[in-house]
Amino acid sequence: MVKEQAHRWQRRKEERPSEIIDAALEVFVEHGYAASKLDDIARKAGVSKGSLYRYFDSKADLFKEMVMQVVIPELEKAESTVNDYQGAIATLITSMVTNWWKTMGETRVCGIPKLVISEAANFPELAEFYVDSVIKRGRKLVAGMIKRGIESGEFREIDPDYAARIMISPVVFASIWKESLSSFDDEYDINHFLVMNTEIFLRGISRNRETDI
Amino acid sequence: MVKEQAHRWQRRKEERPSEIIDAALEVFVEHGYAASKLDDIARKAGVSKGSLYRYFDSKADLFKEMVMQVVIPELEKAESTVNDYQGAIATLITSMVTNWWKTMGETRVCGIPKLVISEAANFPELAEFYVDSVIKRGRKLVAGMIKRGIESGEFREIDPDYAARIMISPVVFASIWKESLSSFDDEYDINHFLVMNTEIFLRGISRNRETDI
Amino acid sequence: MVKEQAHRWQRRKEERPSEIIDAALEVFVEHGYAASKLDDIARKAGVSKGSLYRYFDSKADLFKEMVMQVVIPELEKAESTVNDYQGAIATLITSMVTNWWKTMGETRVCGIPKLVISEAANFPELAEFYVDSVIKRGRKLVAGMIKRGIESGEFREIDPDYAARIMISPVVFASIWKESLSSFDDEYDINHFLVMNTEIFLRGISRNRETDI
Amino acid sequence: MVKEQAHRWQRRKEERPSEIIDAALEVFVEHGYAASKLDDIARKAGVSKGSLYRYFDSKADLFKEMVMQVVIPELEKAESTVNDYQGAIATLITSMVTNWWKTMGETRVCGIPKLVISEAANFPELAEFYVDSVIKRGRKLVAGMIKRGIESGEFREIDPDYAARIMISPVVFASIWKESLSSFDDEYDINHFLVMNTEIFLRGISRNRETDI
DNA sequence: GATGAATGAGATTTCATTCAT
DNA sequence: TATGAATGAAATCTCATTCAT
Repeated sequence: MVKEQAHRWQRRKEERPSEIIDAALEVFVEHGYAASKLDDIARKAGVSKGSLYRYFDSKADLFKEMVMQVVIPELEKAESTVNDYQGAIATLITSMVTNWWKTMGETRVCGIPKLVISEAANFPELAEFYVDSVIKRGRKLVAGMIKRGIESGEFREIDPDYAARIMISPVVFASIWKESLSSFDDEYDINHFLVMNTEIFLRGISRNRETDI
Repeated sequence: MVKEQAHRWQRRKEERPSEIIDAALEVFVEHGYAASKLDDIARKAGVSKGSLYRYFDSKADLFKEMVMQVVIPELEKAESTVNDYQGAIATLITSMVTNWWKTMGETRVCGIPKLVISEAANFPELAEFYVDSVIKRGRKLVAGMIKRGIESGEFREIDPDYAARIMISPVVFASIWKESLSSFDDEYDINHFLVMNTEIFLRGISRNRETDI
Repeated sequence: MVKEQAHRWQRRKEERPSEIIDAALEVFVEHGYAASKLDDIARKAGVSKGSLYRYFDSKADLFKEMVMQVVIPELEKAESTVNDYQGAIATLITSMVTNWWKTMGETRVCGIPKLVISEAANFPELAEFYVDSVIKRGRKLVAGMIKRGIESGEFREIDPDYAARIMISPVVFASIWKESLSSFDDEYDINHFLVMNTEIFLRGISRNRETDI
Repeated sequence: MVKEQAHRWQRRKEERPSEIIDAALEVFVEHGYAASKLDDIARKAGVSKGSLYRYFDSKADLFKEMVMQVVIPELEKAESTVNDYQGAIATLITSMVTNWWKTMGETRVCGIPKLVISEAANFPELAEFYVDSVIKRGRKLVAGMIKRGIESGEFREIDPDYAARIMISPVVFASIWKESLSSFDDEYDINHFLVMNTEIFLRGISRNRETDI
């Protein structure tokens, strides 16, 4: 299904029309990779089907490039927020989670995790890139925050890497859920879910009662 | 010329050869719905392609029936464990999570969540069934456990429904992860992840220090 | 996943390549609907199989559109002949029958009646169209001629609608016969059959001996 | 489509269960050859699909045998009626036509002509049999009647063979019509159609006014 | 550079026919 | 002898990709 073409990520990055990337994001998120038709993407982007091939080698290539173009900037924003921050880590974590949802939760971008997870088996190359460039990098950011919290005495002595995994999973899960089964489930307040989860998590890793929020 | 649509779930359930269900589970979990070929399923089941159609109306039908046949028994097992249990809820929760992973984590069944999430948009009927018959039922079971813990004084006064969502999400996430990106990530001990997560969660909702595990 | 059914006859009529219509006419007339393969039609039209689907939604659609495109012009020709005519009706009838056979009898078009009759049960939509737009319209034309003959005193007072049915049936039957069993039967002169039939019919409905041909 | 097996008509005739023949008649008439499924015929006959093959070599064989078994007795009845008759031929013709319709018009048998005509191209062997054993034999019967009418002075000197074709065609056409497009057309009285047609025909071939009905 | 008609490989689906029970 | 599950060849249909204009 996937024709592997040993090629370099981000090649020809600059020339790529953002209309195509945007259209691809929208269509792929809505239908999944296989059920998305290039016809639809081309129509939504306002170009001809043939034109797609000037910018992308294949449907698979478009898919992979789209994911990368869309996801990297988001990560970079988060990193600079963390690096610039001074103050209690618990507060930072809480504000990041709610901010993240406020911005990401409303865009199509939050469909990316579901997409990547769904297609990982069919796009090992993409999966590898995603894990290396997004997952690990994001987890490292979170683990760093937790380490700062441990060092500052806010948190107990726990493994920061596992703690990061634990903290991240409900957040990612929320985005996956929103893009898949949420519309079939009872309505619930995702923001409340995230806040409550963060609170329980922080209480769970806090050094003592007093530091609890 | 007119396709009959009145379609009852679990129709002809018993007659369905388990070889086909098993093969379908394996192939669908491995490749996703669209990338799975009936040829492969038939070959793996040891029957001809045409034979599939004696038991299933279509590829979509096979997919939906497979999910239901596979997932319901797992849920029923969990329910009877909870109902028969007497003792501290925290202990029950911990043992359930680790047991669940010990059994489910090793079978193909734990690929179902990823599959359903990936295909929800293309199979709204299945998604609806899954949410109603699996998600809500499972969440109710967990919420009931938490309520018992609140009533017995183990846990703080929290919303059991949201707490259930919070508790479930890392567990489901672990299964999704295992079936998608885990092989591209650094190895990590899923069991440790789940135990640690449960411990943090229980500590986070516990009434006081003394009840902590 | 949902097939659009709102289907208007004569949609996209003009764009349809006549090569495909012609090839379809030929193949369908020769083998009947079910035994006609899209492969054969495509090959005969000089296009690929897939190209058929740019112009027609399905085999059934191609069949229906072909019938309509082919049959309407023939009817219109006949109507203008009748409308422009001045003179004895018996003469008009005789000349129309023989002319009709001279032109229609030699083209593939005269296979249409057999085709529509054969497939009526499987294509009720087409059958309805055909009866309304071809049969009734044609019968009305003939009934009008007979009425003119009655009013001018050429013919007896008979029910023009039934008389039209009686006059039409051997002509249509001749075309059906030619396309089906004639090649297994003794050769006979269809033109003579039609002329003799018309003569007997006109004598049978004539007011008096003297007007007989 | 049709596998020719040089084999003798009416082989194993006696053993053939009439339930199968009846079921085949019904299903073939209703859907045409290609759209008829052996499953349906077997179910309607109350036997298993496999059992059909004990009595018939193939679907094509069943089709051909069915036509022959059903059609021959009808013809023989007509022949003995004609042979036994004494009196005016015009009267015989009129009574035969109306009687024929009264009996045939109500059974499934009158679907046979449409069926044979529709499938002639795909079943040349059957077509040949049908023309030789039914059409020609029937036409000869009618031509004989007309000849008797000419000899007795009832009818003009006309070619009896062509006259027979002319007389037969509206009758056969009526049966074809009934089985195909009649349900999409305005209702009309077929018996009246046949009586009126016969009357016009007889008047058209009568020697003089006085012999007219 | 852009277009969109044409391609054809590959997928699902049907069903007459076979054959072990 | 009768059954009906299993077969597999053949058909329709889809859509990523190409290429003449």
